[in-house]
Amino acid sequence: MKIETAVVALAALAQETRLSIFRLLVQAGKEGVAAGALGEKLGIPPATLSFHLKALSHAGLVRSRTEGRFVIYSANYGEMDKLIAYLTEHCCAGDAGQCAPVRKC
Amino acid sequence: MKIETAVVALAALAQETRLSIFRLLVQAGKEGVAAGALGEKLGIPPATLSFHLKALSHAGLVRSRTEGRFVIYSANYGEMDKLIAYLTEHCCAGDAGQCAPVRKC
DNA sequence: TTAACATTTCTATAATATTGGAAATGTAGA
DNA sequence: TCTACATTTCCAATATTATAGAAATGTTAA
Repeated sequence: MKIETAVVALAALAQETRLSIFRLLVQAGKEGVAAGALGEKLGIPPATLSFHLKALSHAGLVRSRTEGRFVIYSANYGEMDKLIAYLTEHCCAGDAGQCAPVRKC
Repeated sequence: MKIETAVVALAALAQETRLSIFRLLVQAGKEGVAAGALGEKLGIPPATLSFHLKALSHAGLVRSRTEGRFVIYSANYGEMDKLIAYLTEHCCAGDAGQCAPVRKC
């Protein structure tokens, strides 16, 4: 992963509204949640929600698909795992005993 | 972990200079690296480096200790792991088969 | 086609973050 | 104490981000 990619992803998560959205989607699983349902659960006005979903999409952390007139968002677990791997890469000065294997979701 | 804590940590990492510093410290291990050595390795002027180290410290992602006239910074692996655990918490809608255990560094 | 609904884009305002030179602070050895 | 060095604080200019109302776009069902 390039550092620019990681910074974009981290910046996307470094905001309370977006972090809430992302965690909700992580917990929701592959099927995902419609934009409107997200806004309702989290109490976010449509324009604001759309702004934040765009940031998360642009960062590659969420995916969207259209179903009828709903747009359904879901977490991109692969990208999350890559980000975590990037953060912890070559950690602990090679003192491997301290590091459990990287998680995979 | 509270969401505010996670946002502060993620914001600290969501900046190229700080992410470089943090990753360098993660890879350096427990002993850490002096501020000056960090600045030299990464080509960052003292004032800028100090500004960013403060953000990382405030976020709890790095620790510092004074040795003589050097200030030595090191990664706080525990806080990093907590952040990762927060991101991945209750993931995949309980479809536990998909999720390896959380890493521990 | 028309009405109802879901979502996004447009827009302006307000708030926050980044940069690095210069000066200040703190420490150690002679 | 004096000097050299390591690091931090101060500061002002510049750039980036968040918010949400209103309007626009796209979709479905009748």
